[in-house]
Amino acid sequence: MLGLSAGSGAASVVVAAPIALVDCNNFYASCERLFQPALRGRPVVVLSNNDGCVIARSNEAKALGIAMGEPWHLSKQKLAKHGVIVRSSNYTLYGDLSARVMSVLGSFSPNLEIYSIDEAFLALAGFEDRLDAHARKLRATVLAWTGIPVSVGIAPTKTLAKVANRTAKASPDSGGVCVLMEPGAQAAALDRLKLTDLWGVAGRMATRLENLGITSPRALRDADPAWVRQKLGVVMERMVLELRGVPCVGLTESPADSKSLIASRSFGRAVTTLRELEEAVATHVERVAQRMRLQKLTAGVVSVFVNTNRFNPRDRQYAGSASMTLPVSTADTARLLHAALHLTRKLWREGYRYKKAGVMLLELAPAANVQGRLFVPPDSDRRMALMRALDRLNADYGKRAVHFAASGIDHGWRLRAGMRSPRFTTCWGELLRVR
DNA sequence: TCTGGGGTCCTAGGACCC
DNA sequence: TCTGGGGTCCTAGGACCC
Repeated sequence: MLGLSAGSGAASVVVAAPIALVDCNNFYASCERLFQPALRGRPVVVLSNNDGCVIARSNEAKALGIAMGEPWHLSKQKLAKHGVIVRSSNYTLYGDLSARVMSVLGSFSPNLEIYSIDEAFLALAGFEDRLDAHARKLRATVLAWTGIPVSVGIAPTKTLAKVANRTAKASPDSGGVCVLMEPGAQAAALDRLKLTDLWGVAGRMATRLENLGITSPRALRDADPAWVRQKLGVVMERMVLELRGVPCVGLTESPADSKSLIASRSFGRAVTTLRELEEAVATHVERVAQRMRLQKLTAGVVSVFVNTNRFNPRDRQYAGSASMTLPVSTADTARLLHAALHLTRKLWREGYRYKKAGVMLLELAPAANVQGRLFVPPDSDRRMALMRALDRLNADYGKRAVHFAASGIDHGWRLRAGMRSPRFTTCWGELLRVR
């Protein structure tokens, strides 16, 4: 733990190693421009799936007051009047360009965390004496090699690197680079932001903070971490420390396995029958199960959710979700489908106008199942047999969620057991008499 | 008529276990 | 027979991110 306790003087401050946040400017709009240079200098917006709402805007479009998430059908005429060029999204293209950008970034630091399709954190330990020059070179190289403009923010913590990046974007004469390694510069940058500009603070949390008398990022930084933890929880406590330059959120360089996968869609029109809802859920199961198999994972839990149209105040509102633990973690579409349809019927309420449905797979575990034979004496206690089996797997394969099937058919018993939770705190199973 | 989709982490409260 | 209290698990939902 790097030392900066509340109220300590500057002398005790240990400055953490610099972290850069590199963020592509207006990424989707920049991608569209790259392949259609005529779009340069003109306002461009990119729309979400089904052309529902605006999800990316060029600087020119932002200057026209077009908001993020603006529903297209409400602003169509305004966009046309200003000559805004509208594009449907093309995620294959964006994914490809993202990979090129990330590969260039990898040559500027061996320690890289790809945070999203258009952002990455880079550890810059060892570059302390030339952070600004390094960042400018990085920026110029990405632009030259990929055509995508990026902004670079550098600070001792991820949260402050986000602040620095935002500052770089907001200052026209920054050249797209902002270094905030000094507390004085950090305070000045914080004073130009609202609470909701911080990474991890949105409307609800901002309201709660204001109700507690914290009305600015600077005030949050200077609040007592213990008090913040008691009032708002551990996440906000970490935020206070991060704003003070104490790293609480590390760099995660290799992407972990997915913890959940979702397939969901809004309906083009309101759905009012169980039959239609089941059809939608079935197609979502197909898609999400396929993606899961591509990642060589199996699911231990299936969850289904349905929503009415939250934007229509005249509709009676209903949002429901339900989940089911599967007897054995599986990637088998038929079994997942069976569970998902059961859940759909459970959630179904007559008389609502459904607008969205989705399927979520949880408790994902590697598909390379551990299988083996297990001797189970016919008179053994079923629960103890399971526990012993789980303990043995725990010892053999480490703290990794696995499931297995083992048999002792010669002795007239067959054991099937599964487990979830990386800590092996629960298990289930069945012990069947085979003959 | 028409308002995205895919994620992560945390927590409240009840059930359950010993 | 004692029926408390701590710990854990589960479900559902909240909040946030890009």
